[in-house]
Amino acid sequence: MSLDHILLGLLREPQSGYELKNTFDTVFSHFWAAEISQIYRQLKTLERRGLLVSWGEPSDKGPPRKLYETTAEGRSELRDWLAGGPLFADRRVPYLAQTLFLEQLKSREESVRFFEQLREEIEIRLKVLLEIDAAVLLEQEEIEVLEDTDFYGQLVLNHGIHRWRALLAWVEESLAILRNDSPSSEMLHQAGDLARHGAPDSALSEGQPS
Amino acid sequence: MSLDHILLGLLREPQSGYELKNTFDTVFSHFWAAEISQIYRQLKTLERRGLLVSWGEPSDKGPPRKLYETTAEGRSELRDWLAGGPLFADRRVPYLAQTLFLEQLKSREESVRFFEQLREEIEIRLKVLLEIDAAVLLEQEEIEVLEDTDFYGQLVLNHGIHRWRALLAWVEESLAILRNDSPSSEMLHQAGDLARHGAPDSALSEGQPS
DNA sequence: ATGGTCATGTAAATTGTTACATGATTAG
DNA sequence: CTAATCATGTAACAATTTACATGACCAT
Repeated sequence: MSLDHILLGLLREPQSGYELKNTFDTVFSHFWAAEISQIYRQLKTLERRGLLVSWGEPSDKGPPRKLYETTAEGRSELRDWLAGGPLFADRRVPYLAQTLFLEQLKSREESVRFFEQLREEIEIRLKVLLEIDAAVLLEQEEIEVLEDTDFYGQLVLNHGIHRWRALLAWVEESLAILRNDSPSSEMLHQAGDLARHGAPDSALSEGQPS
Repeated sequence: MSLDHILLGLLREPQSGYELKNTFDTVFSHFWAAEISQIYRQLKTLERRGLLVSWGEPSDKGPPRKLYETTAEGRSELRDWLAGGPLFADRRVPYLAQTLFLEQLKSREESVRFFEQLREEIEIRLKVLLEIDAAVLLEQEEIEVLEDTDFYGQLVLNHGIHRWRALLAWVEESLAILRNDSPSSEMLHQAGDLARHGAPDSALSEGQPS
């Protein structure tokens, strides 16, 4: 399971379950979600398997914290996971299933609205990443060589920017086709060509209003 | 749950659980996975809830088939799902978590290998979609106006092409940076700019060999 | 005192995966 | 007769989500 390995990776530095939850809600939120209850349970399982150790520590506010840290076996398990090569598990994309069934609404307008909502969502996500990117750029303005941690973090950030830009391009393209009602196969494949060879510039997007 | 709604969408035409499984393994395989055992279970639940009806029918080969079809309530449920706007649920991307922890391997070579494996996987996926696209194009060569079903299917196909191309671009970019060892923040942000404004042409990809 | 954040967890329900069981019909 | 495909499902387990329970400490 990937969550286990993520916990092993994060717990190179001792942390509590509560802190881990914050990490998931901030840095990891763009590519991994985890509930606090699941984190607590998984931490216990990993400790039982000897991949983590834990100890209590008093807290400034609230009840005592319980810190976890990766053991040697845990680190070895993590290495195996990474050495096993990249894992794809994002085999469930609801909005694509919805797109396929849009036809059953029998209303071109509702389909257009669907894609407009999609565009809004994507724009928000892209904007968030671009802001983080800008902030990181400011922070690092004077630094010459990056810490490895930051370096891979920047790669992940770049991934998100690529991803949402591509999705946005797809939505714009789809909207342009949708608005030009009674679409012909010619139009679709014109669009397909853009996907295949890359747009010279956004010739299709924002064409004619509905 | 999305699987429920996908079943409701597919069962506008009566089908058996076995047939549905084939649909998931072929057309849906690029964005949705479902096990046959789960399909059978969910069909029962949906029938119990009155969103589907079923009846037996003799089969040419093997045991009798059990066909399901969406009821009026089922169709209404589907409409609500679509009207609720696009759903994002792909919040688990293992290879990005792995990328963040690559730093712990402390071996630039292993990181490069990781990205090369990633590239191979992506190239396979992209190739498959391009082949489907080419086949669809051939099939539709003489047809003027598309059926709505095929139309939305083509949009979903375009999505995949956009998606994998963008991911491939990210991998190439990351590889170029990785191979240029001891990366500076300057290099990373050069790459970031490409992501932000779009590459003029693949100036970065396939730079210097390892 | 009321609500927010800190901090721990358990329990139940749902969803997803893997393994197993059964039996008919057809092609080699 | 053997394997593949057709076709149904159950059982057990694993992963995830949602709801609930508890209590300290801090600011208004």
